[in-house]
Amino acid sequence: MRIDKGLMAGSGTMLALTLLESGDMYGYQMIEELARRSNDVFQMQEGTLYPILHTLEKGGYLSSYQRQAPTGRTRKYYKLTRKGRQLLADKKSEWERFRQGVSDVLSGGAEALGLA
Amino acid sequence: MRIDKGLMAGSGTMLALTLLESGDMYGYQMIEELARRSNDVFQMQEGTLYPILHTLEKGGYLSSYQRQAPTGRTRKYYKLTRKGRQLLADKKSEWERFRQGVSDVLSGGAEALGLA
DNA sequence: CGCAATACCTTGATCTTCTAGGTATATTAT
DNA sequence: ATAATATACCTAGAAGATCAAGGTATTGCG
Repeated sequence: MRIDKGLMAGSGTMLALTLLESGDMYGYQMIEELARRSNDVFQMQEGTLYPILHTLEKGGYLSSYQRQAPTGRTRKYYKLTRKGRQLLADKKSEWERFRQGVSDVLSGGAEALGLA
Repeated sequence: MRIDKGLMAGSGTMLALTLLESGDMYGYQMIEELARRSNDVFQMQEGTLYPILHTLEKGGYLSSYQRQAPTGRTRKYYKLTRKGRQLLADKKSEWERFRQGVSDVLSGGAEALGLA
């Protein structure tokens, strides 16, 4: 990642799930798509993504299937399950709480906004 | 933390430095202040904060001094150094890039906003 | 043929947080 | 007075996530 490793910790799963929200994808594609959508802020490593995908599949949050690419190479596509969509919703909700919390602290606290 | 440990990873240092931006504080106070400003979203553990403070001081980002509280207890106050202010600026900048990146990915990519 | 890109994977190091302790003083309740 | 709680500092080891660096195999290109 170009972004500090620490900051990335914890959002990898949410980002992977988010990508699959817009359609089935294979791992290699997800890394490229993540870079594209984030304007190259996120350059996830394969060593980060593949273990995430395996863990999610084991947990029943994703299913997978093989598909032959026009080029002949075999690709392993991942698909969100219903359970995966729920997990994504939870992760997004937690992200928003976190983001708001950081925002509040950076601005000096919620009361600085007249909320207290 | 109430927030997932993973999400917190990497922002602890920024949050600690941010608190000291508004004045010298001692560790125990920083934990309470962080909870207050974030509406209890951040409940940093002592085992998280103290090592952060020690590392920052060793690196020259903070200085410290002892002060007697009216109650009689001794408190160890931390103060931002110039180097610490610079680190904070860098951390904030990186946070903003990260936050924007996540926002872009969640919304389907920058081009979804008409930026591409 | 050799090299880069595609496409998958794993192991071990590193970093950060948390858990769960420990020490000591001051305040409050019994 | 004594016990319990709050204040205030600290550390060691476990757990979780990412990354670096490797490996395998196929395809396309010069």
